[in-house]
Amino acid sequence: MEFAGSAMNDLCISPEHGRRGRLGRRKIIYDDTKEFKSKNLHAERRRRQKLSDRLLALRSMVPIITNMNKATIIEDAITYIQEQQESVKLLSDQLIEMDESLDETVKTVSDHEIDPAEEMKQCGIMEDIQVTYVDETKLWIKIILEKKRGRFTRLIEAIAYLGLELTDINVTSYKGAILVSSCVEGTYGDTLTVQQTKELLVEIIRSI
Amino acid sequence: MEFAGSAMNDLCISPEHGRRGRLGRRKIIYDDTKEFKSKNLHAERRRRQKLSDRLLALRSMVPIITNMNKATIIEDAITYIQEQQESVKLLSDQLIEMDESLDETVKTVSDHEIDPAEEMKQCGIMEDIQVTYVDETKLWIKIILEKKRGRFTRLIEAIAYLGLELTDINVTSYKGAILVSSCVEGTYGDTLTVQQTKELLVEIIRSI
DNA sequence: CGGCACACGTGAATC
DNA sequence: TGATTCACGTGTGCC
Repeated sequence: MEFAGSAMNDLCISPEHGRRGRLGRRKIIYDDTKEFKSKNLHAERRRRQKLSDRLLALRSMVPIITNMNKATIIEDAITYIQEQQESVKLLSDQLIEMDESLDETVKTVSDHEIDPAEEMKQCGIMEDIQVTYVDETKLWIKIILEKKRGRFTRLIEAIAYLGLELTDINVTSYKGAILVSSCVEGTYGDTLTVQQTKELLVEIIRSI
Repeated sequence: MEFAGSAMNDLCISPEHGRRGRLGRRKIIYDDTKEFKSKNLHAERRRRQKLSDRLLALRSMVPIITNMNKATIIEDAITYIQEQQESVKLLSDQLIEMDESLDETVKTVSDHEIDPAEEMKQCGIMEDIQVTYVDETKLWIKIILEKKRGRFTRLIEAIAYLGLELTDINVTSYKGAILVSSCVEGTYGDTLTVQQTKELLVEIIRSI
């Protein structure tokens, strides 16, 4: 059983053994007039060259190459792929987060904006309090309450007393109900929580 | 000049030439008791195994593998890296776009918050009070005043203190100014005069 | 000089 | 069977 190469084929390639430097820098001069033991020699040559070319292409794709070694090229490619996977994950997470928050605000906004008359008719004279997050210091509140004399003024006073500044406010009275939609912010830039503010408003309205 | 392998070392490895199947499925049985012509045989074995391992690791990183060939693995890795690069570019572009639009809105919003009196003057907005007759008990008032913290609340309090009930009110803040348009009526159905009410409002606003 | 990285031609296994 | 793929041991250039 013969094995791996033979001295017979010494002259088939250039004296320098076809090698000039490292990966991708060799100059091969084949002498195809000679005969070989294996018939798949040409195929093997093509195969080797193809693999070398792919490796070269891979090297050109990866920005950070620590070494020109075949193994190192693949290693760097692996770490690069990992970095890219993390980048993709991070970016898409951020994007999803942004999308969700945007959807949330749009949804709450459109919820608030749909057809005041319709909503009031549906709710009739049902009192309602909704608090929507705008940013850390700003909240948007919508209040529907039964119209009573001086009740709106007392509501404004109470809100101011709680340290909330009304930046924009819109008040409508209709069919015995008052609809207040307003933007409030903490007097000294305090962080406001939706739940806490809503509870405070419920307490206020119950007392007036 | 001898070249590439020799029959001398046939017995150094298992009869099946250490090969069982394709990439990553070989079972190598080395016989290190034999001597070899080349002294770097072990090193070469290690090198080959390392390269195979890297290639295997690369294969595990790439989700779509069309073939198990060495060349194909690298090829698929290249296309995967390209796809990932495009994904990263697309995602970061979207993120930048979103960020910019968000910055824009934040900027325009915060633009409103800077410099109340100055901005009003620049935009040619003057403080103004207008009172319009609706009927004996109802008046429509329009007030433009410089935005100051808590000023609106104090205005509402003062109006209530004067015995005026706010039935409908609309407040908008823009360019450092507050625009209040509201319908007021006397608390006990009193007759209201335009001139008198306007003077009262002027007095109130001057004091707050 | 020795270690390292590479390409080489080959036998065998797989399809 | 013929084509293809693989691992092998080796020769050689380079550091």
